[in-house]
Amino acid sequence: MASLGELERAVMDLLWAGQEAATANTLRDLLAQSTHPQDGTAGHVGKDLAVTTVLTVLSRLERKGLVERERGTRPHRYQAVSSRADHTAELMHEVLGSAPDREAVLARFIGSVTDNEAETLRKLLGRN
Amino acid sequence: MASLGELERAVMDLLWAGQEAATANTLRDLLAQSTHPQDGTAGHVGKDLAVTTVLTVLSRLERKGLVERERGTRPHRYQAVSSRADHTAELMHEVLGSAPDREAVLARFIGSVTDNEAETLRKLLGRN
DNA sequence: GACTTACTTCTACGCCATGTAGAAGTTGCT
DNA sequence: AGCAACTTCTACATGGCGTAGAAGTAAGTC
Repeated sequence: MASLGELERAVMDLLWAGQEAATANTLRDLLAQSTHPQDGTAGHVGKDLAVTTVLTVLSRLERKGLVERERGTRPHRYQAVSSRADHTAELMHEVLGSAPDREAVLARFIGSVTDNEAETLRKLLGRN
Repeated sequence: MASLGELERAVMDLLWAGQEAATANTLRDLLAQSTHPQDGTAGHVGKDLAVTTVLTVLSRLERKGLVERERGTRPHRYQAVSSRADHTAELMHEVLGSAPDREAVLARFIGSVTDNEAETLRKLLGRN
């Protein structure tokens, strides 16, 4: 169960970007202002959502194990369970894992990686 | 647009497994017999589907660009556009691509790869 | 302690992907 | 022309996701 919806992803991006736990209201405001800089749609202004909408999404993300909430504080505070890098890497493993021919997949994968990234990978793997 | 449904995946698995293009009827029969060996559910016997069901799925897979059909022959023959390894590798790139911190992701990714696979990767990358 | 206010949970609805398949249309053979 | 095989159209159920109002709960105020 990997994929996220558009809004779910937007929320996760905010949680991943900010280092602190955030409240639903904060997130709502951020969503309203944010201009989604990383997607191609420059100038795409975030929508004005109801707080309950954000809360619903957060609940679903919690159910999926992507988000944790502190129930102690009065406005509950939400934070991502793992970093975006961790999560993405996990996703990649998920995708890879469903293949019986892992080696072949890896071959294709690194075959279409940029030179820079290949270099990075070499460093990360240690020169043996 | 990456994810496949369960039946869609089953069909793709058959198309990827067989080297020849297959007809909807063939696939229907294979789906009925197959015991889905790769998923954990041992003994899970495939379902008896209507041919139209298989055709619908094939059409959708065609629309997604995963499947090609020969319209010339009378029972159309279907085949996967790319190999499973290619497709999976592409998926991995898709997942990776949506991240602004690709290097970090790669670090986490190879951090949780088996020793064997790390070895494979080293070989594939060449020691530069 | 009742009231108000902020916050959370419940319930709900529309949309779209997917599984599933019958009905209707098409093509080729006899 | 008529039948049989095959394809396309249409359709319905289910479930995830975006979206949010209604209802419930807690916390501070008078």
